[in-house]
Amino acid sequence: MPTTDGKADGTSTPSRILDAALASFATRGYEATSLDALAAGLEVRKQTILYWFPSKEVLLDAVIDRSAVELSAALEGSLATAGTGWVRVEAVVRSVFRLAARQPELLGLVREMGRLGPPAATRFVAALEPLVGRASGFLEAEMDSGHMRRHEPRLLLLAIYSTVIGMLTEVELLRALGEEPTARSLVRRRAEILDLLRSALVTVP
Amino acid sequence: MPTTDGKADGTSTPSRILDAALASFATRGYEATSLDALAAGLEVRKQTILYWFPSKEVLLDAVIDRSAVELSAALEGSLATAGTGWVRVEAVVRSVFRLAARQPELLGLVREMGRLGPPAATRFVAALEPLVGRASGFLEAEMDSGHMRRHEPRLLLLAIYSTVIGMLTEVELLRALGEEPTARSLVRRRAEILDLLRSALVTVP
DNA sequence: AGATCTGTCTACCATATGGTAAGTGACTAA
DNA sequence: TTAGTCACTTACCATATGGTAGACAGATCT
Repeated sequence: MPTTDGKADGTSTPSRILDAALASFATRGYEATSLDALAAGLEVRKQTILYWFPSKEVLLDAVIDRSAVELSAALEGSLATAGTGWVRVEAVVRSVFRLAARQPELLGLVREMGRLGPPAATRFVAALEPLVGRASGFLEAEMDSGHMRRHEPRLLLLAIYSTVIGMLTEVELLRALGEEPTARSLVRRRAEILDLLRSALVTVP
Repeated sequence: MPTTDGKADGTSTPSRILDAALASFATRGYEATSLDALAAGLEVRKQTILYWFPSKEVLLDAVIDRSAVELSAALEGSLATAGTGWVRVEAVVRSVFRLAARQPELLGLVREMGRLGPPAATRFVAALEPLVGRASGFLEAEMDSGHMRRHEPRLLLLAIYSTVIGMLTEVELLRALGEEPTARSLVRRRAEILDLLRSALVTVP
């Protein structure tokens, strides 16, 4: 596989391929995405895709790697926020929602990862492991210091993760519940989830 | 499509096909499931499947319908439990976990539904609409009577749903967090989620 | 016994898919 | 000038997929 991205300004061919692949993997799913369809959308021949990414699986790996980096960057930033326990949790949740507004495909991919067994999911989770470790450690410390109710840190993390991802990606269900996927609705969902999490986590002295 | 199920004792061919299809749709996903593979697993020719279900899409619809009925039955039962607000919430959550232990594929299908856009997802949600309505109404009544913290009922429902489904179906993530999908782990996750929900929902007078 | 119906099978088929092989034109280095 | 590389293309190919057409054995009905 070629290693340089040419212009590297985000509009290079491999970069555009990654964008399109991410979008399609996140919505249609990996198996349901065909290289032909991808190529057609990019107005490029399928062989161009196979030139940059020698197989569909390699393409998936590339999408995963790039997405994991972006995701990590966005979350590590807000996880480093100063302040007491709850403020930091809130900051992280807010940044995930910001991400969902700007790059919904990224969250969609996260969702999709659960379905793709190893090795794809393993790769993804492994790339995010440091983040998970830090988050878990943070929660534990906050519980030790009495700022938060005591829970199993990693299960708590999973619960928070599931809730946030669900609120952001369950489009069908949302629609059935009368919530159109608008920006206004996103704000309401964020308020709701923060409210829920605060009641569940913060200790009232 | 033929309408009778032959022996109707659960081992009739169409019934076995539905079982296998449900299992595969729930784990591999709909698109990634081929009729050939399905047939091979059943030790039957593909044409037998197409005899009972004239197309793959019809098969999916049949799986959805049957699953929706089973799901509704299981949940309606526990939703009808007597008792104060929290006891009923707990009863429903417990019954979902019981379902997850006995028929994990059913929960997997629920998960998969989110990915399949309309018309499949629509059909599924529509079939479960009465259940959602009842649950939503129940939550609202409990909040009105002051047994529960006030929240947007439908968003609360979505949050609970997401958390429970996530805790039950995020196998990859669980494994990465060091939680093997054993029966013991299931019990721990149930305890954790009930604890979280109680803190979030129940008003402390 | 003969006709009909049921459930399953064998024999195909058109299309789509991921992937290989071999070009082609533009630009670059010697 | 020319040899070579780069980015991308056209031309194929083997396989898998959902689906059609029709045969065949056994049961049921008349």
